[in-house]
Amino acid sequence: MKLTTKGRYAVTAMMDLAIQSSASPVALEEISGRQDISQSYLEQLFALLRRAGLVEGIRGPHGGYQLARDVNEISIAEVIAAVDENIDLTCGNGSSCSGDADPCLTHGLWTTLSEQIYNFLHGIKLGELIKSPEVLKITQKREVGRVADIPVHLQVGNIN
Amino acid sequence: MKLTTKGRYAVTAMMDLAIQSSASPVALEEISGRQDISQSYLEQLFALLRRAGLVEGIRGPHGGYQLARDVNEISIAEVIAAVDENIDLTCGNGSSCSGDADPCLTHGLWTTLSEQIYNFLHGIKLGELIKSPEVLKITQKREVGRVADIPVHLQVGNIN
DNA sequence: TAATTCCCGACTGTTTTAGTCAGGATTGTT
DNA sequence: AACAATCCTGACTAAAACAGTCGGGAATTA
Repeated sequence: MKLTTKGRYAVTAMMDLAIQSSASPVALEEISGRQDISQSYLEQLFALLRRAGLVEGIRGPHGGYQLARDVNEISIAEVIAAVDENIDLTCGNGSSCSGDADPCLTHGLWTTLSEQIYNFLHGIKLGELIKSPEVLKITQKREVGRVADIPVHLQVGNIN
Repeated sequence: MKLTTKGRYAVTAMMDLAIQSSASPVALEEISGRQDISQSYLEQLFALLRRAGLVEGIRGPHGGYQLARDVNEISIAEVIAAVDENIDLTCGNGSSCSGDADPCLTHGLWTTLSEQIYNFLHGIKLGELIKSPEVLKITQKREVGRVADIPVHLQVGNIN
């Protein structure tokens, strides 16, 4: 599972959708404005999200996008997987490591880590994230000081 | 955090070093042959690893590289950090999210995930990994926790 | 019919990845 | 001292991914 800004954009956009998802669809232009993401880029991302069955597009005036499922049935892992389509972690990039006969030294490590990250992200649904006080507030209300222990470049995405 | 083949190469090479680390240094040519990684590319990676203080280079015939510390004092997180030095500082790529006033929607999510992954990888040392297959069981027990499961006092980061 | 919106494919500039290459600098062996 | 092994450095490259841009459709509502 890859964790890039692309996936972050996707998650951010989906959260925006989830927040606005009262009844009427949300146009990309709105999301673009609110989240400061290029509209054309959003179109690319939503093409992927739609193909993954996570959103539905509605054309015409007052059209836009809607979540295809309930906010509590869409996990962050799914969103990221939809746009970061590179799933295979071929360890030896073409070498002998196919996990069968002669797994490379770190094979187990990466598969395990992958699972861990997936589980973590799969356990978080859009619905939880948008009603933060519980989820986000926890992550925001913390003791100061220990973040410095984590090298900046190890931090997923950006933190500031 | 970027989990790319680059970091995997680095970890694989370090594991090879750790396994061979009896007394004499290990030449890159050997690692290149055993792990099927281009020697020139290895030289680049080891330049970074050396600057990070993880290995020591010994020149001349029968030279090579040695771990700079005990195998049980080098974590996977450090190895990856040494080569994947990339920092992506802009949460909203130039937008308002600086973590201060108006953190973007997913700010807390990425911060927390970062910590989880870091903790996971920092908890695994080279010494453990080379002692497979016990390691796999161990690493599987080490779970990346869910947001809600993290004790508040352990949660760090910046706050809006 | 016209405006709005999704939809789609092709194109571009930059960065990263994964190397190659050419040449040092240092050191052990003969 | 000569030589070979090895690290060390910097510059270069091809391919891919990232982050868009652009132009033109197709569907739908007013």
